[in-house]
Amino acid sequence: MDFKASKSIYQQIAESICDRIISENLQPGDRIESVRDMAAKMGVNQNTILKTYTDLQQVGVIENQRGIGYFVSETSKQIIFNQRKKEFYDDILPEFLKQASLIRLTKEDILPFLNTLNQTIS
Amino acid sequence: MDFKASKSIYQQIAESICDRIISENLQPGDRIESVRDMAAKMGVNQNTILKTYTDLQQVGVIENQRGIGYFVSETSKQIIFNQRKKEFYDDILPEFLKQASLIRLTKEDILPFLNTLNQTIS
Amino acid sequence: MDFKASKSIYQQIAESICDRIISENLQPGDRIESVRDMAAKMGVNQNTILKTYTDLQQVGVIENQRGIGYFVSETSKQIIFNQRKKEFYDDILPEFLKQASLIRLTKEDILPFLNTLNQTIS
Amino acid sequence: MDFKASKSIYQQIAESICDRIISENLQPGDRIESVRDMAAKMGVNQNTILKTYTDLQQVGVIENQRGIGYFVSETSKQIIFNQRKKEFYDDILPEFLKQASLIRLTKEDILPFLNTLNQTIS
DNA sequence: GTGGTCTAGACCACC
DNA sequence: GTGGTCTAGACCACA
Repeated sequence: MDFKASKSIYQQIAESICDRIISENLQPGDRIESVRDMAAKMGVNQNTILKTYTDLQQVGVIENQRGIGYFVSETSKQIIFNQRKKEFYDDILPEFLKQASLIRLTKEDILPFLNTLNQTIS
Repeated sequence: MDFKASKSIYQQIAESICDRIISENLQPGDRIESVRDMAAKMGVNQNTILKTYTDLQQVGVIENQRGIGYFVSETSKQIIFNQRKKEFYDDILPEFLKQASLIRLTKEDILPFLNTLNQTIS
Repeated sequence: MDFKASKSIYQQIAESICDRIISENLQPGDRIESVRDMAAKMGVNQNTILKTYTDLQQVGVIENQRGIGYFVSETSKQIIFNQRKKEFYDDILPEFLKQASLIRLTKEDILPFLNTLNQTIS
Repeated sequence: MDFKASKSIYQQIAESICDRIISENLQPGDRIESVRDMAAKMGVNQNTILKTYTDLQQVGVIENQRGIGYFVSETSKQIIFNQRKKEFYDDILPEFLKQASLIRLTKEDILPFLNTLNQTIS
């Protein structure tokens, strides 16, 4: 994982964790890497990871068991789903349509790209 | 215009100016609002507008005639078009597809939204 | 302000800010000290203050205007009031009664202490 | 027993044991659960219970007979009583009054709650 | 071992 | 000037 400039590191890591949960590579109840381990794995400072984890905890995606570690919450998938859906319909889709329109794209221009969506997810 | 947290103010203003140019509400040769006027209109600091204008000037979208003001350049439309296209295919479209896929949307879910694209633009 | 061991510094500072708001020494719309100034004033690190401020922002007590500073939100008083009330009736009062009961205190033992409550607040 | 975030687990368990002693459900001379049993009963690590017991032993509330177990000391009730009284007048009562004052409660608001104190304790 | 707090200091984008 | 990110490292309480 290499960090592009656009988003802060701790946000990118949070997003990648959410991606793992929503794509079911990480299940509710699973323990996630300890702060130290994740920091080493990602090559960043422990504080950066801690920021990621406390942020995710605050929205209810992960939970902390004192002295043991962070665990994926039971409600995590639903929380992420709702948040992503809202973001998609409120921000991403409108922006997508606006930009497509401004560069004069038609429905037919876009259609081919949508075919990737109907593939079954491994 | 109210400013979202995601993008910086000067960028949002720059984008809105580009939008006006690309949708032909602002023509090459037109003079744009003075720094002072724009700042008042937007309710922001003049330095912020100055940053917007110098950025737009640097990419060749507007030109400065000293003591007179800023003017939309002849090449502005083409410049914006190219930049927007690149941005669309490099960033917006891939992100759009990724997010749509993660929330399990299918081609059929998206299709209805694309109909707005084929309407003639006012 | 000297920091006792029981609560973390950033929480104590957050609490003191909330106290100032709820006792109306700090009004909605007021700008609070900059991160640097508050850090200097309190004799702590800037990061500690930043933690305080972002926490308060997250619950909606203060708001951030980019590049300018943090401001007391319009809803701050109500938010703090609700939170304090909940805390009082859910935690403080029951604990108070439980402990008073365990050390065999009667209504008459407590009564005198309550007289301080009916004084007008300056 | 479920553990709130505010206090550490070993402290909460210690407190619950003291509660049992002070309310005379546990008498001087009684043997308390073994570390192993208590850990199982509470669903926590044995080290946590050990910490609880050694702490209680240090203040003289329980005593250890090597190879046999932990026993409630003769002086336990008095020790707990004194400590609780100090805590009540130094911490709980002042905090109680401060918070009650900040949310604008009057003597009359509090009075009804005090009636529970004069009931004979079972 | 676990998370959490705090410091000191650097560096950044933004207003 | 403002906030915000990140690092390196120390130290702590807790399980």
